[in-house]
Amino acid sequence: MSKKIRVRFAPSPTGGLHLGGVRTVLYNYLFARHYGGDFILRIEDTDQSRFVPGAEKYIMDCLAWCGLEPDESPAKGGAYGPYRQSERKSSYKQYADQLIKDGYAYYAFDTAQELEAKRIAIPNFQYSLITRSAMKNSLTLATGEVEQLLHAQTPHVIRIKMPANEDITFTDMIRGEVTFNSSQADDKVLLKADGMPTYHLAVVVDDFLMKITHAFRGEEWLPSAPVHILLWKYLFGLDKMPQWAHLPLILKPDGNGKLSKRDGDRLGFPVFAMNWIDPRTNELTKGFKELGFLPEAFVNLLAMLGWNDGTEQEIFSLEELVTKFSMDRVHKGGAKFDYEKAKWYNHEWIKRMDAGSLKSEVRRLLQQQGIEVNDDHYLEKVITLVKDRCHVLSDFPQQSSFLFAAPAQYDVDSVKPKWNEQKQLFFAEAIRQFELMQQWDAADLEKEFKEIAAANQIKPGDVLMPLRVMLVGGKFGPAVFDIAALIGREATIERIKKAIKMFA
RNA sequence: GGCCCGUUCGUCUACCGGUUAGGACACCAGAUUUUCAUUCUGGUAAUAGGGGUUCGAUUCCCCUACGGGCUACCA
Repeated sequence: MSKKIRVRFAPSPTGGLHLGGVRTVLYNYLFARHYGGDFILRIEDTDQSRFVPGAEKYIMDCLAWCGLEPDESPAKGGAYGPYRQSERKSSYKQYADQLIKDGYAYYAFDTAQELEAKRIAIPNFQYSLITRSAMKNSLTLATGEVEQLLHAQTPHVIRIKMPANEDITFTDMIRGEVTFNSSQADDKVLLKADGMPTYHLAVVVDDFLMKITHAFRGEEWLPSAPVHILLWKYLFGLDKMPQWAHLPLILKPDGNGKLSKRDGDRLGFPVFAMNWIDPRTNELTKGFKELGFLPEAFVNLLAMLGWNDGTEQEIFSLEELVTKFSMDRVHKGGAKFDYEKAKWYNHEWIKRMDAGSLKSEVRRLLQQQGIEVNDDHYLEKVITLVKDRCHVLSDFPQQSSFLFAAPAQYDVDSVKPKWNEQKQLFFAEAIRQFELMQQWDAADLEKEFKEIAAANQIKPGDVLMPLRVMLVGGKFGPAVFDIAALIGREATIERIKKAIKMFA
């Protein structure tokens, strides 16, 4: 008779989706799928001032890229909509009013200036059970005066009235029992002067109305958990409260602290899932996708940053993660992000992918470099030949451009000093023999090449490097004869002829 | 400052009272590849400190240190 599991991810559309955010979604998703539950996406956009146009769509795009499609979302809808907090505005006030009626909350009329003055006058000022008696609120003002202020539509907020010296305990799925004392917490604003709820009220009300059973969020939310617990207790009953899981943070690779988007620029790696251009500043923050990461690898590496299955396996597909995910193996401590290891995951995934599934993305990247690919079959052969050498997808153009067109530049310096007439004659002979060859494959080519070398009393090693530079343009790339075999007899001979002139 | 959370190689981590403390990334060395990369083999490298509990603590408890988070009419 256990009720269906419903897990929600509730981002605020204020910018790009960073690593920590994606990992939170991922664990939400894995947990929901593991138990056959629903994964819900709710947008928390109650703060108009921080709302960034386009951010919601961006979040959806990132989830789609990662393969983490929600069952219910603003775009898709669902039985518990709307899925945007700004569209649920009307439902929050009644709960705030209910709290006031029951004596768990109160009106506060203090202006921003008055609060600011307090903060300056009193160090570490908190609006709490010890200071609220000196403030302008419905606890200190006469009933008539409060009514008058409300009637005059004086700007006001509704604050929770934290009880004195009450231990608030709850069981976190990751951390076990966590206890706070209510006296330590301040009287958080629940309903803002503009009528919008704060996160604290909204998250509780929405989770209740959407029948959420499990809630995952970052560890930075742990200190505000007691407020949420109290709201659940006052409003809906603790028995209906979702189970909480506070995920450890993803830290900067150097030094300490939470990983931020600045760190990416500073240390040269992406921190967002996909490129994000802030419409207000036009500032671009690079994404894993655009830097050549496979979504499979991205999901894999994020999953392992704070979880493992207890074996030594490190490469997991999303399906595998779903079946093997378990809450009790999620770590408590934060993890520093290591870009080198991230690239290793991607390399592993590229090696594992077959050429066919890499095709469209590689074609796109080649296109960006001005290389049009028409022959699908040829492209697959190219990918098969070079994929083991690519750590990110964007390595492909560099590793394979010479397989589509003659090199634009030649590393002449590494050949010319040792170039002589004997070598020139050798290549002239090689061209003649190549033209006569019956078969054109790597093995035959190598055999033929070595025979010509022997006949000309030249060491194969002395002409192998020149041949490579002739075909590739530089000292890199896969085995030379594989390259010659792939680009074909005509192109091979043509490139040799062209290069001979250059080396002379 | 207060409150909360955390602490195993440089990094990600395994061990859930008894192990020569294992793996991966990175690094170093060797082999393969007549290029570069890949690949393979090997190596360096860790339980923050102090008290308990216990026959025995990386593991359980306490204290200290260190790190992190929160302390908005932001989420």
